[in-house]
Amino acid sequence: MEVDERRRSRRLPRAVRERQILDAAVLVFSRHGYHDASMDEVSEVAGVSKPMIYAYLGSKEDLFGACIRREAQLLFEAVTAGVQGEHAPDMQLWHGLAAFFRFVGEHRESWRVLHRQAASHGGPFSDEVGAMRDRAIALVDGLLVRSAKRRGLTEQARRATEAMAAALVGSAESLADWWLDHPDISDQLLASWLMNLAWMGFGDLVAGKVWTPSS
Amino acid sequence: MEVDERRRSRRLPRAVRERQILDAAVLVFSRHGYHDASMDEVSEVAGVSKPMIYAYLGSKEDLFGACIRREAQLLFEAVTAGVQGEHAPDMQLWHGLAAFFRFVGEHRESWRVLHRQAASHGGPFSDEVGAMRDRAIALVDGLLVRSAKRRGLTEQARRATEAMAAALVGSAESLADWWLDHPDISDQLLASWLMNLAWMGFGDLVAGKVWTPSS
Amino acid sequence: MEVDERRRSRRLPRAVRERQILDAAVLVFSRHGYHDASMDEVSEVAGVSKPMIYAYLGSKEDLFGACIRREAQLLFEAVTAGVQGEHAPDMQLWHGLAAFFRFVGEHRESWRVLHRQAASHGGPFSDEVGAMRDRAIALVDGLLVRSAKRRGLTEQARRATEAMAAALVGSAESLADWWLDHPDISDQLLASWLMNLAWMGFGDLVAGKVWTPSS
Amino acid sequence: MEVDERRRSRRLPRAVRERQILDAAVLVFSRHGYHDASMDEVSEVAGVSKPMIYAYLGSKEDLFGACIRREAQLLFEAVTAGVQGEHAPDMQLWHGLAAFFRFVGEHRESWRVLHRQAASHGGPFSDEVGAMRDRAIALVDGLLVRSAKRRGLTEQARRATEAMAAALVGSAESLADWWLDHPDISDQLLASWLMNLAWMGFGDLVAGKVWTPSS
DNA sequence: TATGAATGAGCATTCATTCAT
DNA sequence: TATGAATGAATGCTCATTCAT
Repeated sequence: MEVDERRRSRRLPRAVRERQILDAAVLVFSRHGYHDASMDEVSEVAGVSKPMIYAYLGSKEDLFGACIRREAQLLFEAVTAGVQGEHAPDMQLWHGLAAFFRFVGEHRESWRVLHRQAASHGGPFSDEVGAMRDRAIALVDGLLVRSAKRRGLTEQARRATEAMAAALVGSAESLADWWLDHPDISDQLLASWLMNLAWMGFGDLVAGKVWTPSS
Repeated sequence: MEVDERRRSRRLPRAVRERQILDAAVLVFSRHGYHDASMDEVSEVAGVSKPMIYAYLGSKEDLFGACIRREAQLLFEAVTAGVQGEHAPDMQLWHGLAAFFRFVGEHRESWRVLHRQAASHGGPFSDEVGAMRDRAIALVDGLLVRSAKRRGLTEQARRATEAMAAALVGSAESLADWWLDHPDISDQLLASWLMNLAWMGFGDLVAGKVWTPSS
Repeated sequence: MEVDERRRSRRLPRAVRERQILDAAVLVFSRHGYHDASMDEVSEVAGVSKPMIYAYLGSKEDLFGACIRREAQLLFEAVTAGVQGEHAPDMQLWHGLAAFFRFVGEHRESWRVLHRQAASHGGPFSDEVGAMRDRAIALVDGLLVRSAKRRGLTEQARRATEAMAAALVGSAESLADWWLDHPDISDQLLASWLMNLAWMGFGDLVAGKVWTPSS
Repeated sequence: MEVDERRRSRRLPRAVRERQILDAAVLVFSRHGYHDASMDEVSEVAGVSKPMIYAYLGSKEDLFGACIRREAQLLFEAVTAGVQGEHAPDMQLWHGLAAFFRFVGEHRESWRVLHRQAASHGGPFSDEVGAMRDRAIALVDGLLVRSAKRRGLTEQARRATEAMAAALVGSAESLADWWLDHPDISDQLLASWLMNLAWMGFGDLVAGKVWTPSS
């Protein structure tokens, strides 16, 4: 009983409580979305009274922002950790995509909060998610440019790289969403499919093998 | 007084009223999102009292669903009209993409409601949007299969077509979103970029030019 | 029963509801003070649901402001009605004071809200009450100046009139407060006492019969 | 570490802590009023944790009462010290008024708490402030009676003295309030104005020079 | 048909107050 | 003695929804 008391003990240090609260909030926001989530449910799930939430993490909006930031940070770290290294650009992109799908597979709630909820909520949240997205696009863009330089960059390719990067990031997001409803596929396979779609197509573009309406 | 009554548009036939209401609702939902949109504002913008809205179109959720359905129908018609004809699969996809971007460019509000708001709202709405998405994916999938059959379908390609279609649809959506922030690009150019990314990459896949991690 | 239904009937025109609400609010604010008064109690006393209060009269602060303004207006009208006429200044002041005490005697709650609650509430309310007070002071000041001119105005009197007016208004207010705890005195008597204190003293001052510490 | 402990003022004797707390409370109550003052701010300003406040001075209401009592005591002592002595009644009143205005001028916060906040708060506080007020009125009343006896007391004067005293006290309070907005006047001048208004008027009343409506 | 009038029910937020250490 | 941690209880306010006319 002593141990039990300790386990479920009140009077925990602030940092611990903050993590409990954030964990609960991510769960609740991912379940109901920002608006339909109630602070009451967050407090209940966290096992912490509402005043503590307000004392430690501020308003509902602040709390949501803190969730977004924490999860976005985790995702970005996972992806950059995958990209890191001395590999060729294609391998880097491959590792990044694989890391991305692995993260989504392992943190469903995080992904739901980040992608589905934050996107629909105007203002500071879209901004923060948008900023993360821009970092991702910049990362991919850098890889594409490096790769293209190796292969020689055509004029058409140069103009398109950023949009290509945006499309690639977007398709990865969408594929992740699609995956939530088709869970019987491995993350590795998803990543390789996307690589083929994107990398080979981009490679053709760079190589001058361009598709045009008239062709 | 008769004239006055006419001026203030009373006693209109039901169909007209319904259109007024739906138009207003699309506008309001696209401006504030589902939750922050108030029935009061819809009724004000529509110039119709709230009880009429409830009488004609049901609850707020029903109303939102009706918006989604109407706009989705319009979009889908636009795209299929583009695809129609005796063209080769690639030209059909091209026309479909062009039609899609043209529609988004010309109906910003519709697109916002469809993509941004509906995605974040669980339950029946995701379902309806998801159904439309599935129709789009099926359409693209059909084109890919036809094209692949022409070129001879590898095992890898066969397994991948649906996911490829999903990724392509998703990247089109994302590119459309991206476009909202980069409006100085023509819809035609967007469509051709995406064709290159998707079609050429898919073509390589079909042709057996496969990217693999070890390569 | 028809009649009963009519009496307590819902669906009353807006103006009537607004008066009901204001009446209830004055009562509740005078009972508990601004902060301890709850909108729930106002709505209960008024026999009107809270949303109506907010729809018709705005926030709690707005509602309080509306009370203040209405009661202040009533009081000021009563006093100026008393002052009106072609009487000599002293008679005018007398009538004003008598009207003031009569009003306070007949509208206890109004007076409590005006004097006790509003004074302690910073910002716009003190301002509004303060403005009414300034109007009252100006009114008295005018009477004092007219009277002094008739009797010849000494230098000391000239410098003091405004402060005298302020002191007189203040002592009337305080006497009214004191009266709330000593209700067995007629308003007429109160007014005449104050006349003697103020008018005769001021008259002496004007006449040069000055009290000084050294005398 | 011992020194550090001393620096942060821990382990002080109870009396010192209580004074710290009361000083802070007077400041905070005068700044925000009773309701808008938070115990958190009091504890912060006092540099003492909230549980100490509750241990030493009880609830918020108790704390407020303690403030009122202490400040009222100070004010009353200042005034009685002014009145003390073998002077004639008028000089005593004069000294009392001068002492009153001096106190208000030198202890703005105390005055605000006493007059503005306490007045608006029903129950025990009005009672305590009222008690102090009654002591002041009794003091003044005594002076008036002594003075009147010297000059021969008319029937009208006898009945009026207490109300006169109340009015005088009230006008002093109101003039003090008015002074807060007109600070460029000396306390001495205020006192002398009030003496003239009150004393001379009262003197006339005593002397039988009565103002009546018909005169 | 059409609407002004009305409300039930819920939610974010705050604060005086008290344990457990 | 002294406090960081924790909460019960209340309150202002909003909004989808529905009568009575």
